[in-house]
Amino acid sequence: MDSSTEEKIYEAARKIFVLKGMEGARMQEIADEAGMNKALLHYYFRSKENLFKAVFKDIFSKFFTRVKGTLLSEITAKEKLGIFIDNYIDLIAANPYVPQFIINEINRDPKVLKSLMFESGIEPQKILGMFLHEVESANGTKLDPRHIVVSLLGMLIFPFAGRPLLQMIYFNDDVEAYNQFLNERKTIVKNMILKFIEA
Amino acid sequence: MDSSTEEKIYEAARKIFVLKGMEGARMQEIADEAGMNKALLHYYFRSKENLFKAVFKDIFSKFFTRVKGTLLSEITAKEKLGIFIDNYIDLIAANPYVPQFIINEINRDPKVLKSLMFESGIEPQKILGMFLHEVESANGTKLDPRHIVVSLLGMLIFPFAGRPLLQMIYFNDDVEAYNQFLNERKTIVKNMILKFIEA
DNA sequence: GTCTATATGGCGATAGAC
DNA sequence: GTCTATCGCCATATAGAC
Repeated sequence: MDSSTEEKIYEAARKIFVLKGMEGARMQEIADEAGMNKALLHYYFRSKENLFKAVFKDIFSKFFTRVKGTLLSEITAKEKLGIFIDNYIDLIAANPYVPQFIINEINRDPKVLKSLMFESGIEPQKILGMFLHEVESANGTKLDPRHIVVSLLGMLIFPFAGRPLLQMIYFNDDVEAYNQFLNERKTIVKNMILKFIEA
Repeated sequence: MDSSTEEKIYEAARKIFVLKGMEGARMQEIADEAGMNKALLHYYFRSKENLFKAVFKDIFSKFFTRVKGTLLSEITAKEKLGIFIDNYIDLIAANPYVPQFIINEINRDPKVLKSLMFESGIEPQKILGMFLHEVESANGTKLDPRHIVVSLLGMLIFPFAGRPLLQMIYFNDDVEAYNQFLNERKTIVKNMILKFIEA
């Protein structure tokens, strides 16, 4: 609470932008959330676009680095996959709207992606490198590990992104029941991935 | 092309709304797409909100009914699961932005969900009914089939929703390679689900 | 640095001629 | 039914007092 004005703006902007996206967010709403006048937002950040980019870049690189870091070191070691799943599902649970926010913005304005990757110190080529070693599947055929990663992320993110619909039709809008469902997924997803890789 | 003015508006609105969402879409842009003046949009549909709801209700019920119909009759028969996956991945491929569009709107305004479910003739209770029969998992413990459905949808939708990012970091922005990757997923997802249910 | 007041532009919506 | 012109509002952005 004794943080600087700029930090207050940043935190408020992060909250509003993640909830409503670039289009849906209002500068007035961010100013209210930060407890100040909206003129100040323009004093510290020149424009809405600027403020948004500052926030987005930060969120993107934080989440992305976490995925990259864990996967880079652990994806080949099957026994460590479970640790990643536990960590990442907790990370999403603590920031439930972030993955969808990122997905929306990379679709809304894909041009920012390349610069963002670069500025974040993330090098696509190095990440691609971890897929040079292919995974042996059950019947002996080669298995593209990218399918594993995409399946994994899809299984983790979708229950959060589709929550309003899923919670309503499958859980009669019982919030607690859905939370328990989310917690169960750690084990479920773990088993699904491992069973597919191992057997 | 010889369709009525109202149909032209509807088709243009569908295209723009799906691409940009309710907030991002502009009435002017829809009018341009339909090849007419924006005053006509208000003549046929009273407001942007009206036009959007007409489009959204239609898209939602179409996609949802397709999921419901197929799952209701086929999820218990494991050997038919593959048919569903093939059909649904083709459906998404033909409408790649629709799932994310639906997810965005149910999160933006969850209130419309209940009325939409009702007006579409979809009854949540009946859908819940198909989960009364639980699935036996490998080690003999009971397995909540809702996890299967959520995993399945997540694995199918995520590669489309996250395409800009995934295509860039994993495929060096090679569009054709990514299309092939999407096609491979039919088999991959099929195997993942079946292996998890059967074994 | 922080505020109030205002400029500026864009968008949804409407009026009214044809 | 379809168009042009315009209203009224709201959001971003700025000017200027303190």
